[in-house]
Amino acid sequence: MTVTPEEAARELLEIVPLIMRDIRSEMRSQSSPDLTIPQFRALAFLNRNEGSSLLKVANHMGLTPPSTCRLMDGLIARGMMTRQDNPADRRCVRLVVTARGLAILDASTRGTLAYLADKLGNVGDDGREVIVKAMKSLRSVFATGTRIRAVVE
Amino acid sequence: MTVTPEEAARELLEIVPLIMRDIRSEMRSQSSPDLTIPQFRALAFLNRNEGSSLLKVANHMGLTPPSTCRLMDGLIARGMMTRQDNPADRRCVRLVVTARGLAILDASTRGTLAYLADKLGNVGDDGREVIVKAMKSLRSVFATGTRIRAVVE
DNA sequence: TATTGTTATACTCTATAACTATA
DNA sequence: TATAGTTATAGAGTATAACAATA
Repeated sequence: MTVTPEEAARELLEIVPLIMRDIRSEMRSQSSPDLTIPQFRALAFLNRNEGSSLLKVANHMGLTPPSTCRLMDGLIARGMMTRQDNPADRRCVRLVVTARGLAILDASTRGTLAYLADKLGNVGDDGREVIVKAMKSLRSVFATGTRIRAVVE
Repeated sequence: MTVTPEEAARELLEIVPLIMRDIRSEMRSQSSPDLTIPQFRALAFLNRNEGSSLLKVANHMGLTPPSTCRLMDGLIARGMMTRQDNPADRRCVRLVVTARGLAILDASTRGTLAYLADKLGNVGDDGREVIVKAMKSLRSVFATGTRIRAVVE
């Protein structure tokens, strides 16, 4: 079976928003109403990269600095993150996840993964194998984040 | 290779938002700045289902009726859609895509698909085959839309 | 009374433009 | 002057609650 890029694109454009909607709706309701997807992604990144600057986060997420700043505002207002001084370069902030933020991130991760895993239990082992392979291909194509302002990280 | 539902879930939760961000950013910038993703999806649905009621659209999109109403407001304000009376049941509206809406939908579809197809040209035929297979599996799991208010369609 | 849709209100996400502080 | 971050402003997406019109 030969698949043209156009066919694959069509599938992607139809299915990916569906999955996204489902994940969002799960995160919003029920088990883990604490985080939106951007908040979740920011927390996860900062948990892996403690003390990153605002631009690093913006960079990683493909957002503009003001958008990222607002996102941080929200997380900080709800006690999941702090801004700390960076003595080495006082223009930069060090963004650090709080214990509370980590706990919420953990709970949300667990809840969402359990939800998805439950659904993926229905596609069979073959289906999951294909899905994982596809995600690896897609990562190679979509992982190169948009670079805003700073090209170097 | 055996893949647990948890592993597949983890991949999905990492990659799908990446793709989504990319699609969104493409739609916002460059070639097709005319539609957001929800607007695009609503137009596409109504193009396939002319004269659907608000609840049918809400249903399909997994949105609440007020959210959908707002979405329609935006499309109507920009001349891409009209609300028409439904003589059969005057509580219902008939949502109809205008010629202008159709033209914009077409252009946006073409632009976004071309963008995605270009990216998917880099994964090779095997990669695309796996991707299409994965999307078919995922559709079967995520296609069952959330039913809000109306369970029957 | 039940159904369809809308308005009121309130968040979050996101952007561009203009600004401040530091280098 | 260049870089990091913020504030100002604006529009879209989304929800819940309350309401109007029709069945």
